Amino acid sequence: MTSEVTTPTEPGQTAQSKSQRAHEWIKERIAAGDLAPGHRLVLGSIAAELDMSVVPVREAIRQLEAAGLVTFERNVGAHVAMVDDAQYRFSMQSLSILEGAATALAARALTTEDLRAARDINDEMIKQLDDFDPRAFTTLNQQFHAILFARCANPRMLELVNAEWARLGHLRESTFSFVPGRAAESVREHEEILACIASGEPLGAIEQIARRHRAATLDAYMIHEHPDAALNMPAF
Amino acid sequence: MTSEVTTPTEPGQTAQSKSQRAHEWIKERIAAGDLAPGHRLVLGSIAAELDMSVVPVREAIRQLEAAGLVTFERNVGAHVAMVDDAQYRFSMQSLSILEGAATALAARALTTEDLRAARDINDEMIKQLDDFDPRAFTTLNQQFHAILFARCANPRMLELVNAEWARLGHLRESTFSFVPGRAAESVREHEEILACIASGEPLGAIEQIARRHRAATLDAYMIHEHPDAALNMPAF
DNA sequence: CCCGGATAGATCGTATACGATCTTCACCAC
DNA sequence: GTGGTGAAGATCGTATACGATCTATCCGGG
Repeated sequence: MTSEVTTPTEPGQTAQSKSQRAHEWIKERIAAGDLAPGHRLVLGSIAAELDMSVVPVREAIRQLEAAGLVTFERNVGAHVAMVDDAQYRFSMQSLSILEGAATALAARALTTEDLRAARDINDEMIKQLDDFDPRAFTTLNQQFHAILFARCANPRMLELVNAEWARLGHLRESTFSFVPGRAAESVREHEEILACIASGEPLGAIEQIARRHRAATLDAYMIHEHPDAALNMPAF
Repeated sequence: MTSEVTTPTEPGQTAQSKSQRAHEWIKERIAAGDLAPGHRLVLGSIAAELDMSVVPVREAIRQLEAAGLVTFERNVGAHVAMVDDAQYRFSMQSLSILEGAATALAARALTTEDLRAARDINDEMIKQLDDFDPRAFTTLNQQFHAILFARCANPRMLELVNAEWARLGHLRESTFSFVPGRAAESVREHEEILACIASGEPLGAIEQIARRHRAATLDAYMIHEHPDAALNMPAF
């Protein structure tokens, strides 16, 4: 009792459990691309690496399984979720719908400062077009859309969007890095979206433009990867 | 080896782990309403009830937490997730968007038989309007929409819809049971949706009608529960 | 009467242990 | 060479044990 301070490091930040630490560690590793899709996750190894027993690691993996980031088979083990082209397509289409709606639901709440910040980021993206680095470009792209979403009137929609992006993991950048020319198109569409929001277009129109922006990225990717395959997705 | 058959009960159905059993048990109990929102989930008690130790129960609860059905606080315990009015509103709006899109993405693949089956269910709902039982009505409503979704070209969208409904748990029926007159309106809108699909309207039109169908339910609920509060949700 | 502090009980968090299951690979019959 | 068989090793699944933390209750001081 004497002079116990327990060094709370940060007031209001209770020490997180080991299972939480494992959860975040694995999640970050997947997002960073250190753990490629299909990579096997051995409980014991992860436990050893994080200096804990397997029980918290199991919990973490169960959570990640529920979120769709890893697959888990009884008596076989866990693997980083594979995202094949079909799943990628479906996730991206879902995202186009969710992001379109989220953008519309945020449009009326965006301030002049928000719009300028978004425009600044887009300008930076334009500058980088010549010396193209997929990773840096993708980061800016995330920031751009993050600003547009931030004031979304529906926080649950944001959660859904973020969860879906987490599922796609390190594939974030593939859409830009694999499809030449798409980046230039993308920043043009960004300008269009900003103009639409600034001029107070109807929410339905904003939703459509934002949706098509993401859908176009998906189309470009699909056409680039599978020039022969028909896009079995209804024009939407 | 002799004559070991291991009685595989069902070929292709491997014995499920205890954690899976716990997961399903809790999930069903929540969906059935046996475990009300806010109800405390004591690991030891559940473990005793299911005749297992706490470890699998913890895993199950972590999964349910990731799915949003349960909240979990370190050193405090788990509770069935509370869905306050704000969250309910946000989830329902998200659902209106997801379901609208899912309906449109399924429209072109629906067969004549599908449409007739949906119509039959809706007719049954109309019959039940006089002798209204929220639970039975809700079941039929689920079946109706399940048929419309079943052929959705995007399975991921269906997963998102189902996950969101699971989050709302036993509140499924509140939308009908609490808002007098909404049921009658709802079945009329069902007929509209069917007509739209049958006559080959553009997907965008189908999406809008399906979205408004769900959004109208939400509005009715909000107006009924909070006649004074402004609906802070953009008309969409 | 109200309030701060101590104590007991309940519950959570994780390590360890051990049986169950799967995977691998060497080996042998054909 | 091919395919089946068996054993060894790796890994998973869960029970048990015990320390850590929270909650509720009781008590003495103000």
